[in-house]
Amino acid sequence: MTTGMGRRERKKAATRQALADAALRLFLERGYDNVGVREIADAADVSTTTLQKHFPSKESLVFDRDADIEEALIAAVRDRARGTSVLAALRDHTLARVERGAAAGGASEFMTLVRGTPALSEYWHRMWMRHEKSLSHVLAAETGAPETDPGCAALAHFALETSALAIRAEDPARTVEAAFAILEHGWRAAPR
Amino acid sequence: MTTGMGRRERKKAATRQALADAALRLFLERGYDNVGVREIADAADVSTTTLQKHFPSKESLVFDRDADIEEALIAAVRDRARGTSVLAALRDHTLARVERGAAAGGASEFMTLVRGTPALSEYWHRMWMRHEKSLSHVLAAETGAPETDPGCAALAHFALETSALAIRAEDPARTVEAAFAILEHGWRAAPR
DNA sequence: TCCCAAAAGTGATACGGTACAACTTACTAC
DNA sequence: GTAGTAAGTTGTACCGTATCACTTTTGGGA
Repeated sequence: MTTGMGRRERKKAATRQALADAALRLFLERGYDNVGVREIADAADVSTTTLQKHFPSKESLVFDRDADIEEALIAAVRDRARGTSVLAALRDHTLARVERGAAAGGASEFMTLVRGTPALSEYWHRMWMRHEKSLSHVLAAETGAPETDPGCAALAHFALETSALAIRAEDPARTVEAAFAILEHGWRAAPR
Repeated sequence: MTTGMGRRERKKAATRQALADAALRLFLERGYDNVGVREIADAADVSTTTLQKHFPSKESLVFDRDADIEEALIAAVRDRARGTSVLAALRDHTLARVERGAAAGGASEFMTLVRGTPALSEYWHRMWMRHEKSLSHVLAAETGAPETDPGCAALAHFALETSALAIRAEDPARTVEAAFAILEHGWRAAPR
């Protein structure tokens, strides 16, 4: 994965990785708020200025692979099976994410960290909701509604919000199902 | 309104008011990010420590009367006309808020300030969503569902989110109506 | 091959929001 | 009138972030 680059780019990637690794390790060990960025830079043996060149904020250190999460969301909609509605594809994807989080896999302590740190939860939420507009447009295209249809905007917003809602819920899977049940029925029945 | 208190309490309230007034004035004049808390404290002729005793964060300076907003929300649900569902009461209240904001009244520059400052928008959003759980319980009580019903939780979340959605929308009123149309129909039709 | 522009990294310094501790002032209640 | 309590002050420090001038590395063209 780091092949095909020159030495310069490899070193850059290595520095970035060292920073993200050190940050995650320290955060998991001692808690997000008890670790300073200067300390992380130290652990990765670079200056804080370098850290900032790679990561624009402390939060972004945790979501090093955030592009993956975003890509997965887009792909879930783009590559949905024929005959599957966008909404159904989103429901399945959300459900899969939520259930994967519930299974105490290796990513579980990561999830615990994010859930237990308001700054990280909010950062993740902003990241997630960045796709609200695109999703709204996809929904509009699917149903032949105008691109700025308020109903599509609302539906997109709610569908994405469901993730945030489920993560905090005591029964995430049932919450996802209940939320999408409302949205799917409401979407069919609501006048347009 | 400041009667019936001793001098001490009156002075405290006056200090608080002076701080909030100075803050709002400076924010409107020069923008939220271009005014420092030390400067606000100076304008109100108190120390920054005193400012912090009254307002735990810079954002809270802007929402001095936040209790009013919250009270209005609770009242809209509590004092709804007989025969009106909680959801309908919320829709009307949200619509009223949104339309009042659109009318270029005296509160308009305030709204512009909040809308144009991410830190303030987010603060307001958190404030607003604080009632998610209470609302969920009210909805459960109304429909006889168990208090922790995921459907009620989702509905409460979505209903409150609608405000945040509408504020940014190009046609807030239509957005509120479209959003609640989905929720009302979905709520009736969804299996429980 | 050499050289240079670009890119990565460094160190110092500063700023704004927040936190805290020790202290002084002013008011209320007894 | 006095004693206790709450408001307010001063100073200092921490953290995340921003910026600047500077050095080192390195890739690609002359």
